[in-house]
Amino acid sequence: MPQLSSGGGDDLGANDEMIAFKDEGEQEEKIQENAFTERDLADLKSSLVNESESNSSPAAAAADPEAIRRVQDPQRVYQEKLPDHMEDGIKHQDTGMYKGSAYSGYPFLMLSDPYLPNGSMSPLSNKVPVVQASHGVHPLTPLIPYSNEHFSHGSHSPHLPADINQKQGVHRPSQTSDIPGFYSLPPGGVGQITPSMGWQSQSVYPLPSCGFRQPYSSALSAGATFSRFTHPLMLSSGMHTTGIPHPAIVPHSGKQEMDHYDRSMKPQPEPKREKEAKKPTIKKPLNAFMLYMKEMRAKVIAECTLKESAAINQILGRRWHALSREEQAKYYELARKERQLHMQLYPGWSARDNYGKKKRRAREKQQDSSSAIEEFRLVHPSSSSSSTEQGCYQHALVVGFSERTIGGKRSAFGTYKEKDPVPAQFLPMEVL
DNA sequence: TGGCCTTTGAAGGGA
DNA sequence: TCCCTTCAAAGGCCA
Repeated sequence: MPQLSSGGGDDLGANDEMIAFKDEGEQEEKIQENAFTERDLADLKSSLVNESESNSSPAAAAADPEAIRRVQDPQRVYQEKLPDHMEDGIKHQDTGMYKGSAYSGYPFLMLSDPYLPNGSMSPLSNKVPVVQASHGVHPLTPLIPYSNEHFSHGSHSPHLPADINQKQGVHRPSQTSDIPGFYSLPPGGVGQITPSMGWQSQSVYPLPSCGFRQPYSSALSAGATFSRFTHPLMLSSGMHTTGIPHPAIVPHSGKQEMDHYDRSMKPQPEPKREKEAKKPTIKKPLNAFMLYMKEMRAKVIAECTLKESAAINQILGRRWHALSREEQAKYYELARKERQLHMQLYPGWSARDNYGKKKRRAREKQQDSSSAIEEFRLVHPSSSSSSTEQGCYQHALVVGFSERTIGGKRSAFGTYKEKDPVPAQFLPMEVL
């Protein structure tokens, strides 16, 4: 996958070059079948970015006064219905560093899809209402393609049998009445929220098609400076500064290491237990593939009667490569929006904040990897250092690990057991 | 109970 | 700039 912007930009696609099971000839077939070249995809992504910039202009907004009205109405209703304590919270944000709600990022991102010229809606955004107020869904939902039709684009997905998309009974856990966010909401998240405060709440989020919009706050532009999570509200039980919970904020579950939050939180004289309960974790925004997995996992489970995520992810990984570039671009676009939204909601957040919990495990694996290479060296004494690693690489390929798994983060060749390949019947036709 | 497995992509840091 | 590491989701499995 070619890189689009070297300027640390907001590129749509992945940075890495696609490694797509060349041993199976899949990639070659894809290249032949696809009219899109790598360059085409890069152009497509670039155009998406450019269109984003151009369509977020006031001129584009002026072109659709009706859209503006739709924007303002729900916002007004929202403010009218806002509970007093919520208003206080928001008023509080109007001063100082929290000038403007961090949620103003939503309106910016939820304008009718800015990635098509003339304010027209992209196939994606056309399929994905900005906010499905009538269903009371998460404000992030516009970015969440949980409904099949969001991506069916008028036709079946090429990676699924035709009947799959038509099945109504396919289990779609993320699309139920539960929070349909990209981020898993903890049990205490929405559940502890009064009905008017939940993501699903229509009263608090009277968000018709245009969604929860407010004028984009320049205070949230890239130049805005925020300290890290200095607002206690933002750190409380998945609540944002507005008091509105965000699925990216996950209370301490015991799995998460939250020490890094303590350093940025002002000391609060409150009981220790209560304090611990309020420790949140802000998760990373999901990338394109993660979004795709969320969308397709239930289908694969239903289709293949598999439950083990590792196997499912293997299938999804192959199907991901089998997707057309246009279809992948949809997910890249969603992921890009997701990252934008995340950046606006948590300006000071860094992925590094969540680092640490696997460090020790990684060190152990590295040791295993070193010993595995040494073991290979013993078996192949003539191997030089580089060829030794190459030999391990090839050996691991034979054993059954994918290139990425071997060449990437898990290189403990010698410690892996042979695994069963994904059954052929579970693979998409494109792969077969 | 917690970590592993498995996938791709994004981000951060070191060389 | 390149390379490596870590995390994001998911749920069965295993120690």
